[in-house]
Amino acid sequence: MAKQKRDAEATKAKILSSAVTLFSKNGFDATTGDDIAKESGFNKALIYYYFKNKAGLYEAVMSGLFDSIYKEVVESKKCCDSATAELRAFIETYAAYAQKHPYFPALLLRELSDSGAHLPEMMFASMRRLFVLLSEILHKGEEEGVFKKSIPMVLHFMIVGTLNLLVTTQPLRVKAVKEDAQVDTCSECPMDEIAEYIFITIKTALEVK
Amino acid sequence: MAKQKRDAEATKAKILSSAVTLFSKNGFDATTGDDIAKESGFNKALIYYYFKNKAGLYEAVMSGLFDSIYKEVVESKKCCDSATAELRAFIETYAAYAQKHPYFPALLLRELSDSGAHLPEMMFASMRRLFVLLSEILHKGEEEGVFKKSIPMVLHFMIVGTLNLLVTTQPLRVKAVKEDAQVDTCSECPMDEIAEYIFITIKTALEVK
DNA sequence: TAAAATTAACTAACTATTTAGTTATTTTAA
DNA sequence: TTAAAATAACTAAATAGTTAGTTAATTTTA
Repeated sequence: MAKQKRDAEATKAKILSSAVTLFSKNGFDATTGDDIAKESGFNKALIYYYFKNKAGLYEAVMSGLFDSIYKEVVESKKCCDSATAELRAFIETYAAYAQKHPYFPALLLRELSDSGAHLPEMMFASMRRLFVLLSEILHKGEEEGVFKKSIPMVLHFMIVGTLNLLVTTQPLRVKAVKEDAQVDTCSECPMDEIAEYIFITIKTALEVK
Repeated sequence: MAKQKRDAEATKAKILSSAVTLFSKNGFDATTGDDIAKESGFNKALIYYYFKNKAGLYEAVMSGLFDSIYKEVVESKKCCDSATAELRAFIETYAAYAQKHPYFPALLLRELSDSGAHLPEMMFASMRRLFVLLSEILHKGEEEGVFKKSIPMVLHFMIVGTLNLLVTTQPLRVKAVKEDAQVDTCSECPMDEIAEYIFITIKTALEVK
């Protein structure tokens, strides 16, 4: 592929990735079209050329993120047979994704913080799909006779809520520990150990004794 | 106390309560000074007269909320002797507060979604105090020999993260169920039952067998 | 004790700035 | 040479914050 001076796809991708960076750092409102233009190195008008408007660009950003996390979770599920192993994979995959793309939890929390008022249909559907996935795992566990009856929605939020908060508060927790070493904010905990701990906690609670 | 035509304290309180309503419904950016003026029935300039600026008003709003939830949790703890009972009280009280003031989780999530970048010192301290409270309960449980060693930070987020998400997504979960009755989003679950379920889940995981 | 002076509470209207979105124009690759 | 890609410069609307002035309450003074 020859290096082109002009490459519409590359330009569009660059604007998109700049938007991901800025939206996640500052949110929708506090990110201006001029910011995105400057960050991407292209003219602001191209936002409107490639994406209808600012909201359209935002939606494209979110769609991309939701799509990729959903795909990763679906993919990870394939590797396992038992419900217990699937549950572990679900938690591990979400944790790994959240750590790799720390802006995702930030954007998700911001989106949810207005009760999904502006949540486009596509994002809403993506979130639901992820929950359905966990519900299926829990249901399978019940049929296998290894899991108790549970409230899937609560367990879902226990997993993603905890991981989202841990990722977004990482800088805060580091700060807290510096100010007062007494309080252990788990600021050094590796994400995979946290994921394992969450898994064990939920598994223990689910186990039929 | 005679009814006054002018009452600085009452005016300030009215502006503050209007700000709580609007900030929680629409967030910081989407709430304008004119909105607050209209809602409160007072002139916009009074925001600057009583609270330095818009950010100052926002900070006053958040400080009030954090203060009151902390007080309620501290109060609830007094009623119990065992660590297990204190843990239940912690979860129940937070849940009740979140349900009574559903804007609180929304504001908290929004605040955290920029990693506490704008989180004033006071809010930061309040959040930490709440966590210290839970840490103490868990530590007490260990000493009583009823709780295993745990990662308090993760359990803290399991509690508050789950409850915050359940409250903020309530409208979304109702919507999801209307669109597809197959998926059970716990949209009708009473908050006290959810709190109890979270308590049982964590207690089970903590129990020394 | 009642008018005058002073301060606190409050308002209407304005300004300065930001920013989403547009348009007219130029560049460049095919 | 033409259509797509890109830009510079613009407009219109929104809004945070200011200012100059008004009204109500409190204090002072004659």
